[in-house]
Amino acid sequence: MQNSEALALTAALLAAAGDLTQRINDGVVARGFEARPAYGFAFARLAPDGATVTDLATHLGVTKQAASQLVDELVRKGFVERRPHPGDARARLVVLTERGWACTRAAEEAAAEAVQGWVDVLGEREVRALCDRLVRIAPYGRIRPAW
Amino acid sequence: MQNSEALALTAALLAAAGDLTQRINDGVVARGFEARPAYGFAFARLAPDGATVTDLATHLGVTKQAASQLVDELVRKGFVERRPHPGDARARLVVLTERGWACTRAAEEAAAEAVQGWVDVLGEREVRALCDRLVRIAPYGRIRPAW
DNA sequence: AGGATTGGTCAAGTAGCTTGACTATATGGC
DNA sequence: GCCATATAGTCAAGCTACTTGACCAATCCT
Repeated sequence: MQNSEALALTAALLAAAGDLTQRINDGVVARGFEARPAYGFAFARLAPDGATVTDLATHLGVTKQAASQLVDELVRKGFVERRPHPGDARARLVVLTERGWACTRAAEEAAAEAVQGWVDVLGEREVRALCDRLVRIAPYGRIRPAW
Repeated sequence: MQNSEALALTAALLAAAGDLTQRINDGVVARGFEARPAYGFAFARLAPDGATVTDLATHLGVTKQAASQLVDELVRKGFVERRPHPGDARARLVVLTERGWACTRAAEEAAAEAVQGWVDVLGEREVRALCDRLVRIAPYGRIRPAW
């Protein structure tokens, strides 16, 4: 594989990721939520049973201060609330509100819609193969693209 | 394909793109260039024959002011220079200096190195297939992931 | 020729992150 | 049981890379 191809691959990855991210966010906004892309990835971590600020920070690849600010923002908009942590008095458990769940579902719908465009081009099998390979490459990488 | 899978795919794409981007940048820095990830994508546009600030802005998906600031930065670091545009007295052609070319080659090497890690895991055939599919999906999308 | 468009820069404002400093709770060695 | 150390979280300040807005000069269109 030539050197220049590797850069092109990177560019394609970034373009694909950016495109998808923006489509999802547009879809969420179109469904009436005042959101930005980071929300969806935060929700993905918070969804099952909530998480601490530090967990969230690790998941998003930012400092815990930044994660805390994001949580402030989400609280202000009514998507999550901070509760005392059952097993640790220092920590606080951040959990989704009903509105937060609604926004999460909207994000998933929008994501499915955006990916559908790819399925139309490549077919479901190919998209799934793509997905599998990506997961094998970057199983637990930080979400944040960062440049 | 389920809705939640679509979000996971997006996350995997972002993680892969972010991982690759950071590895490339680390590689470039290790080769002695004071660079940030945006440089590589700028160089990709400037490399053949140079480009105007507006071209660059379109390619990177930012305002022309932002692109102009990036060019300022690149000039200050000696990677590019602004020349009068041969066919348009308003425009200026931004071209790579010798140092700029050296940094471009470093970026391509680093990219190849980073992708090699993927080849080791998936095999060359699979990586190439991945690449082809990505290009079919996002042929000329903006580079900038933006969140 | 002259209004509208385009390429570029200057200036100011800002979102979203960072680093640094601090408090409160928890943990582990002795 | 105590103290040193580590961890969860917040507050405050600073900074980077972007944005919007205003503007000038050259070009295009009719």
